Amino acid sequence: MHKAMDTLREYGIQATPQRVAVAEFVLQTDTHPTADEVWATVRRRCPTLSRATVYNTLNLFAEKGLLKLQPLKDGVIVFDPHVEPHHHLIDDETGKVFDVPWNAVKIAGAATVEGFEVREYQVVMRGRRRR
Amino acid sequence: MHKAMDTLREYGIQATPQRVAVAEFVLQTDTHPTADEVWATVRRRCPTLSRATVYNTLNLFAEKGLLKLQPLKDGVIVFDPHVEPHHHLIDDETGKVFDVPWNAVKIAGAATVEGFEVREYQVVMRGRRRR
DNA sequence: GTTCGTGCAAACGGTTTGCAACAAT
DNA sequence: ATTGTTGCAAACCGTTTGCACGAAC
Repeated sequence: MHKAMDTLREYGIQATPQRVAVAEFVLQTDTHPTADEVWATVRRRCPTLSRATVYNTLNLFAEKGLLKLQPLKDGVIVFDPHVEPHHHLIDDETGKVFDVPWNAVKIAGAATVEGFEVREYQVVMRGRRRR
Repeated sequence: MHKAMDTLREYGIQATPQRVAVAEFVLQTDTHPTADEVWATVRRRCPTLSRATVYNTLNLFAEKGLLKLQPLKDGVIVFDPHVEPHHHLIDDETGKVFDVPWNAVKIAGAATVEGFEVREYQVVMRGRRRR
């Protein structure tokens, strides 16, 4: 109980009703939502919630390390509560983003590019669902 | 000579002065420019060139396979004339995007994700220049 | 009472679209 | 004559910002 609230406190974020509502949705979803998708969803439970607060809240969460911004889609920012290293697969048809476990792919050489210190890397795959 | 013009014809694109000017820049650059950067650059040589034409032209080029859209940066679309498979490295400090040759990284498993037909994949690396 | 968070609306930046003029076929 | 291309401006969409109100410390 009060899981989202506890998480916020852990990360040094003042727990307001709006932030808790946003956290409750965004920290447990695997849909890689955009800010507007978060707004549309959370608003149903918390109708006074404004767009600005959602954007502020998501950016705050990202700063504090609860979320990661993933530039996976054209011109939009998607948020991912799964902050540990993993890969991504994007469905060409629907645009949906799926997580791929880190150990599903074996990589050699990505951490050592000449002249660079690579901080992180991931494989981005695109394709379509097999039916 | 007339290399850009020939390329456009090869791809079935009517060669107008504006399109040739855009092509001459965007097909030879390795800077992964945004549409506005293309506009700013090409405009110096072709001052009548409008933003709309640049956007239309780049989208046309992408449709026809001369360029690839790469969703590598937050909220912006960057264009890459290097359409063969390769990887990308983004400098954390400057945001600049660099190409990494395909064979610089060895990957196993990215082409075979359960339930998906992977059409393409690439490694996206982030880090900073070593000084 | 000062700080912080919220909601609203306006502003913003990148991109697309509608339309009239124009060039090419 | 028809089709396709351009430039301009307006519209659009996602996101950020300014500001006044209200809540929390």
